[in-house]
Amino acid sequence: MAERSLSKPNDEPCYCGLTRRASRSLTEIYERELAPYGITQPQFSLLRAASNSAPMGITELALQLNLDRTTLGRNLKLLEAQGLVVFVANQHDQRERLVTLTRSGAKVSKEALAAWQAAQALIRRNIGRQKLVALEQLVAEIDALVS
Amino acid sequence: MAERSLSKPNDEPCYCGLTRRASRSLTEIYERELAPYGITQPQFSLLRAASNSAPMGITELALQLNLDRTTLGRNLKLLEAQGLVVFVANQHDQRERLVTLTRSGAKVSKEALAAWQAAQALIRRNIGRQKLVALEQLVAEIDALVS
DNA sequence: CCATGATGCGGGTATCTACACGTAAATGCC
DNA sequence: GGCATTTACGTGTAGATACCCGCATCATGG
Repeated sequence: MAERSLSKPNDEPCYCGLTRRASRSLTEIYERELAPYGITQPQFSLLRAASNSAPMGITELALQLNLDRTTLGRNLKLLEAQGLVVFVANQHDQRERLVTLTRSGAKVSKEALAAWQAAQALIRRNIGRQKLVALEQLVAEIDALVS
Repeated sequence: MAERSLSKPNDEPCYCGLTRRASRSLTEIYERELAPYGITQPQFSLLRAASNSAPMGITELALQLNLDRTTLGRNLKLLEAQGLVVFVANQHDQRERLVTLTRSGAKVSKEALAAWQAAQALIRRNIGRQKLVALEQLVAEIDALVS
């Protein structure tokens, strides 16, 4: 009964390594499409998140994206340098800076949407909706483990 | 029939964003366990890969891990600085440097294995084997799209 | 009103990742 | 054998990510 563990000690796949690997592959696919718009996949995700809700503080947005606050801050700074987002002061709290899309940011986000949809369609076509729904649920369960 | 797309234009989840998010969460979980051994999850993956096969060149190992060659080179350099791996010249090809675990590298890899297994068990316990097998297959299909 | 703690944020540092470019060695073709 | 091509690798640059530490502002108890 110990034979199995003796002959194949560590062939169990690392779930973390698998997922990191998948994220690298998917990022490559998505960024091939997004390249013409001069933004990366994480940047597109940020623009999308910012455009789909009322202006939010960095900490709040980071919580929603399950991203480190300082990471998000630095990523947003790059978008600010490109003129795609601006930080608006919160009148009721001097500490908070509300992330807001500029007109240019909204434009890029809107245009790049087609590229993103192309990548989404490619994945759906090759993987299938059913597995992708399962992926969505799986990620939710994984996220729940760290919250 | 256009109503659905009008009322919910873009609520489709980004498969790339989902996967990147999952990789962040999982990395956090694994690195909590690995921290006492002074290595990160990617570093542990590298040690594991290097110890599970004959010495390999950087390009070959990068191909196997689906990692950019230069990325792998830099990651290995950090392990070299920690004395966990060394580069051995290939007698038949002066260009190639064969990645080899040091005694210390093998020791750390072996000791950290328990930490990794704890993380693996945590995930298995909370997610379930069936979904993890599905994940494994899904990642293989995604990888196939970029090869 | 003021001291204390909580909150929002930035900077320093470090690792992971990839692309563009350049160099040296091996290979192959004539 | 000699030269073009391919192969293996490094460096420069840049973005994504997270931890630690410090600062300014807000909220609260006395």
